[in-house]
Amino acid sequence: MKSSKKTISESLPRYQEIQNHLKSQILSGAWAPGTKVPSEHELAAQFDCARMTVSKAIGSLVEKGLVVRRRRAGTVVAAPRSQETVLEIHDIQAEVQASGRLYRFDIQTRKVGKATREEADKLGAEIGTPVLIISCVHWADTVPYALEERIINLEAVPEAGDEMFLEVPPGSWLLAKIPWNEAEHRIFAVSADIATARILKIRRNAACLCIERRTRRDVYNVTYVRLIYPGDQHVLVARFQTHGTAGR
Amino acid sequence: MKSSKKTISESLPRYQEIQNHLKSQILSGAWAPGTKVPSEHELAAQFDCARMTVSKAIGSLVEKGLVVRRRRAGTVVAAPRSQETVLEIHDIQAEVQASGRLYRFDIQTRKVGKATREEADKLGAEIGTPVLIISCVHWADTVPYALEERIINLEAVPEAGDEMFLEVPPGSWLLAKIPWNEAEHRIFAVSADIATARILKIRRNAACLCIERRTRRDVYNVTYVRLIYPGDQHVLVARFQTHGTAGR
DNA sequence: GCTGACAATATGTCTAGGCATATTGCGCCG
DNA sequence: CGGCGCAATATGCCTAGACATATTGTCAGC
Repeated sequence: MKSSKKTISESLPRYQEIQNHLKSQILSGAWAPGTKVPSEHELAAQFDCARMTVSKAIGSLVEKGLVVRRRRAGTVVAAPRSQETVLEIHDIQAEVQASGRLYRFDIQTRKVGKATREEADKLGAEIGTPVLIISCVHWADTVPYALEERIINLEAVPEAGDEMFLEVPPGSWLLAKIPWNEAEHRIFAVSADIATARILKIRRNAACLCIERRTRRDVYNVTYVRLIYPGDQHVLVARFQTHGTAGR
Repeated sequence: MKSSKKTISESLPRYQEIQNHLKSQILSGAWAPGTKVPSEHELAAQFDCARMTVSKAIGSLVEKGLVVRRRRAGTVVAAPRSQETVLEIHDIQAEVQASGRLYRFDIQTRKVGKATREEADKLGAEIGTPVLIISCVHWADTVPYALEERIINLEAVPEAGDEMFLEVPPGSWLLAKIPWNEAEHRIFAVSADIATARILKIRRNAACLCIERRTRRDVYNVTYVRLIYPGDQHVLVARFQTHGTAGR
């Protein structure tokens, strides 16, 4: 049997064949959540391969959250996750340039200081933490694209204190500089207040999309940013697949 | 050496130990993107285990998008993905009830017909496709929570045509009934028009968060829904982790 | 100096076992 | 009849090899 491997068809590793088989059963709904998946031994016999190969196939499904494995209890089809969506939020500069427009940004204010109560709260740090507070406007051609208000934790990124952000906007600078591993977004609609409306050149009370993001690196909160996109122009697009593409 | 396994410490499988080691190097920035990871053989020697074990550890990192493997070229640290965020959009009923309020919903209009140009467009189907069009209001206690406008493709879900949605709101009904595998969201801010304002009991032009979602099942677009959440009350929360938690 | 052939290398996949461990179900005993 | 303990089971983790395949570097020949 060792040499009969190649005869099956072409390419497509064995473990993926098994994986696809299982996946299709689950995706098609034939195996409802809670259904017991055949044991590794059974599958190994069925697909005529070593148990390890089956195990690898299932292990991957576990990582994708499709099934749950418990010793002795066996493998069961997982309950579908509460709707999780993959949202891509790109770098603003890239976003603007991708749409073929000229990107530019203005630093409006830049201040080094110690975090007030409110700022500490937003950032998720202690009051008095040294911070850099920046407000800046992003432009697409001659149209204001977004208003950014940012708090940078200088304990986490001391070198930001010396950076004037003349060339690179703070967001891109940080992204390139600081590896981070966790971010939390809050997305909601706000009405533009007078100051915002003036800066973004929109009507007062116009609906704006507001994205607040707090970025963590290990235990530190690195930065808090609040992006206000004018009007109903800006659209966040999110795609979602329950279980990834069949082919992977 | 086979029996010395247990002496290391306690629990924590070998492959995960290796994985964590690699992960921490990458997350800490010690290994910048593009850095070559030691070969499987080296790691196997270093951690004193079989190459397969190392392979499993790395394989998992590949699935997480942390590294890229190429034959002969070896394994290299991957470039960080463009910011991808996991957004959880829950079932409205569950969402309201989770906040401890009483959930209720009203069907405002319900109409079976053939898709007009505009409706077909929204749904992503052909003009003339049989559809069920529903508009409904979701309540939290006595406050309007969201306005839902939905188009259901009756070709994909014929049984929806007979459903009156007296007990279960269309969203939950569909979610339970139809397994789906792809969804696309568009999230933006809108100003409430007069009709919307009246229904949601808010000021005209008040900022609202609008979520449009198109749900696919295989080749069919199952449903299109547009949810309008009043004011700046509703907040979408998205969390994100670049590389998963260290422990898992 | 360029190119093609070949060897070295690193991963990709797989095998056929092994022991470890959590869980479950069942049978025995009080 | 109820609770406890044990054996069977299924996964979890691992090994030490094997062959396959892609890629790269090198070297010889033109």
